[in-house]
Amino acid sequence: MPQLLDHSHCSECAFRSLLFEKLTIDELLKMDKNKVEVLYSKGEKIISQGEKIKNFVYLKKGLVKLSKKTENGKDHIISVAKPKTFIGFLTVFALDYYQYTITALEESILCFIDINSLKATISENGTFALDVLSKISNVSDEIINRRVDICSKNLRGRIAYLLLFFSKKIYNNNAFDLPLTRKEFAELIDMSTENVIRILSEFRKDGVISISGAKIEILNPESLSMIAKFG
Amino acid sequence: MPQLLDHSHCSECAFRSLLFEKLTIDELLKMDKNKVEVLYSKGEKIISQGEKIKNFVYLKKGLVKLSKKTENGKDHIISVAKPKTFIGFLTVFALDYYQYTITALEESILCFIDINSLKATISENGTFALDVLSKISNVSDEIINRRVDICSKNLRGRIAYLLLFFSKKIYNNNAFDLPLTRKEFAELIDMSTENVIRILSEFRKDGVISISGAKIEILNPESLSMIAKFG
DNA sequence: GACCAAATATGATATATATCATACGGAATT
DNA sequence: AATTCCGTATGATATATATCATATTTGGTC
Repeated sequence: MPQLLDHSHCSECAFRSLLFEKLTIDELLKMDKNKVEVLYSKGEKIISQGEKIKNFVYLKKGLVKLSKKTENGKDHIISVAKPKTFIGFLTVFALDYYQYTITALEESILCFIDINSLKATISENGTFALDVLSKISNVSDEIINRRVDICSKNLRGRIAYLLLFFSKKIYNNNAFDLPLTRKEFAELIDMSTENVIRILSEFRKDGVISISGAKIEILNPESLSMIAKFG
Repeated sequence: MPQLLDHSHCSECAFRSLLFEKLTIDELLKMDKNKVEVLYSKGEKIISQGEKIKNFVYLKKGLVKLSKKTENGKDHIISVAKPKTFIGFLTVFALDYYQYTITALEESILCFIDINSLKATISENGTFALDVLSKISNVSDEIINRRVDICSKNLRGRIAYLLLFFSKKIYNNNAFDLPLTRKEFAELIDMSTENVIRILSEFRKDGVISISGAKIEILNPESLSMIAKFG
């Protein structure tokens, strides 16, 4: 079950600089009153597709996935996000209902900020507004670019690309625990689960990576980069 | 060659309500001083990938495509946009250089607004800032959703989906001139040119559409919708 | 520890898609 | 009018990918 955490103060938040550095102390205090912080354990659903948007959601700690059901009923993972990547920006300023489901991939702390109070602050503080604009642009651009990249590659290229994504963008390490099952991995890059498993095995046999369960280590990043680029 | 048009006034612009309805007359006058309007004919390049961002670009009339080169050197079309869809929003608030190339698919009129003066207006007018935020969210969301949709379909489904997109979202008509060559069509949905041609022919033989050159008419929208949904 | 369900793994086969080859028509150029 | 180039078109073939079948392992639960 999600756990409501003790009330902490925005002005003392270690993550303040990520989003709220342009706010005054008064504005931060107002923000304080309209937010709650919640702890989710691995696998718990944070937000459901179709739910009414009441909050701007901010990932403070952990890792989440953003997914949606396609027209033909299949699950599709749009993106994986760690703190600082502001996945909560998507949709909330445009629509009234969430288009995506957000699920915790690791133990995560989420900060729920009342959307109306955030909007009020945006309209009162121009510098903050520009800051939010630039961040929302960034998030969207990255997601779009990643999707275009993935679509233009063959299966081996997609797997290599995604392994490098986790290594470089999420964990900053050649060794990491893959936070997704092979099935989820497949849903993220539009391929069959069997082929994800098969190609990971190939990479292992070729000595490019080592695998034991969820533990993955990239042994030959250069080779993996080449595969990601040219298939 | 692109043609500079006579200077028109934002306050009298028929498109004012699309983006600038929240601005005061004074703000509109200021905007006037920092914009130019340019006419491009079909096929002309409007903005090149890598160019320094100086303006916010606004499509007043016509149709454009947004494309980029992928890592392995292939061209890829991200999106096609008509007036009101604000393609210029992408990137400009996040980065200093355009990530995409914008090209006119039909004769088009573009409005170039100095990006710094637009930013100044955003930071001074909170209601306008929220309006811009909501619109930029919308553009990004639609592009992301369309890409996810396309990726999850087989080739027949993709072609059907894209034909319906042009019919419903761009031309509001079952009959239209396809503004893309078959090759560009392929670049938009990640498939080979030959298969685009082949599948269009199949649809024609099945009586779902009629084709003569660029002229396309959707004869059986229901059937095409089914193909788009289930392949 | 026994049991079950789910995840991982691998091979065989069917299917979807890309590639190669070739041809035809139209538009621009000479 | 002949030539070239490009877009469209279609068939034959090769390749990539999905699907189906079947083990094996893993993690959770009683």
